[in-house]
Amino acid sequence: MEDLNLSFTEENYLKSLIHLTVFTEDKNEVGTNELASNLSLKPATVNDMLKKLKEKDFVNYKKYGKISLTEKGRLLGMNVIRKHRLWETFLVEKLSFSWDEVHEVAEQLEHIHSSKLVDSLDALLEYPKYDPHGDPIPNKKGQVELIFRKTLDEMSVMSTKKVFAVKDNSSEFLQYVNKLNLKIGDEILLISKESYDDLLTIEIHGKQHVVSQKFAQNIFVLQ
Amino acid sequence: MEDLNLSFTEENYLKSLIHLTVFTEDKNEVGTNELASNLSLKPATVNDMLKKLKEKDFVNYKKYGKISLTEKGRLLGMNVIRKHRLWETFLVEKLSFSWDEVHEVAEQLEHIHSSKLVDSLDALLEYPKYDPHGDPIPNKKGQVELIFRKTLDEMSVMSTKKVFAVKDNSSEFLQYVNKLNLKIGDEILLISKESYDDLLTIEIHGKQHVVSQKFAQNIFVLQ
DNA sequence: TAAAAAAGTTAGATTAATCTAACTAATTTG
DNA sequence: CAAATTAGTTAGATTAATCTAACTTTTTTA
Repeated sequence: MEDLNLSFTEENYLKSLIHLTVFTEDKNEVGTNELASNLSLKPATVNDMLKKLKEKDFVNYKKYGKISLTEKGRLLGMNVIRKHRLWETFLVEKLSFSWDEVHEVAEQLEHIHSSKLVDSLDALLEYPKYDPHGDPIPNKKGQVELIFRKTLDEMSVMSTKKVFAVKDNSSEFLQYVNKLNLKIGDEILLISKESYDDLLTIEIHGKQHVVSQKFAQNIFVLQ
Repeated sequence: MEDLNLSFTEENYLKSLIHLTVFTEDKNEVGTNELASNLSLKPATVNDMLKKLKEKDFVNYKKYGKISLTEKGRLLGMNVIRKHRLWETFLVEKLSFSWDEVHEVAEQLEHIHSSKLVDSLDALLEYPKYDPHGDPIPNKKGQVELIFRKTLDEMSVMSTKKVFAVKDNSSEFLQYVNKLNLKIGDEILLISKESYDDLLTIEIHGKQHVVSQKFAQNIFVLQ
């Protein structure tokens, strides 16, 4: 029986790989540079680690080739994400944290090794399906509902999409959303994008508004 | 503003030092060897680390001298113990862990850095004063009720002490305690200790019993 | 109090995770 | 398709935390 308790570092690599492959549409593999930039590390560092991860059969990889997760790596990575999202839910539901406070702490808590703890947390929270950001929580088997969402600022000009969720939960942001009379399920038409200062002109309920990129990045729309 | 987020390792040194000095009667300092053995490390390793801890003003120490905590070190170490005991309480109270399951997980959770998390946990648990083992939980200022307890096997022969708490919470142990008709507050007289096989003869309510060292180590008596 | 034992220190090595700088391979483009 | 650019790799160094082996200082004891 090998020790399946990975290091924080290894777990972070697997988590990044899940985000870059499983949670990214039409992409099952990724390059060294992209992985490095996602982890805020240098490609050389990632290159070294990939050899170790390959040795442990967590990734498929060969020299100058693309990187993908093995079934084992996928399962372990998914479990880290499961823990992250359960902890975020716990922090919001039970300890009244707000959206912008949970991430940093969940980044730490996701590395606690105890399957009993995860299962009990899941039970305490009454088996939540989604975390406070609306992201689906993987089950014990590493299965997860795949939702590919765009943010408002990723929409193409003159297209219309339905608002699915909001990312930011700060009261300022929510008040702003309110002022625009915008609700989940409403349709947004992106009229134009100003490349100079990244301002966007949108239409909601037949009314035009100019919003910032920062705002647009916090509105999720259905694909 | 320096970064007050210590490494796991540093926090474990400070925690050990609290146990060996603050929580140990008539002892305010400790030697390299004893600290090393408490941490399951080699003296050479501890010697190196002491230089770093001294550099950061967490310990008072000079070559060939004894080690003690500075006020800063005491506060930081006490906070780790506060977190450990709050998490243990959480695991038992909210996630129905049993006594023998909490320690290992709390050893991990105690290193999560977030004062908001600790405070919220404290509130969720309704500001507990004692953890599931009956150990006092330090407050935010690092203040703690000092309780010096002996276990039954540390008593001297022919002395009588009051039972203060039990350590083990396994159902086997508790059933055994029940069978002896022993309750918190009862008096125990230690009649004899057999050095060959470490069996103890005790008297409870005028009735004699022979118990194992394992059992005796799980009964706390008042000093 | 001198020899022995215990306690503590130093030097040099190891491992995991990171970096920079220099290199090589693959891809894109004029 | 050759040159330029981008992507990926290697070598060598660094840091934190650990070790073993050899050494020194302090304490105990006969």
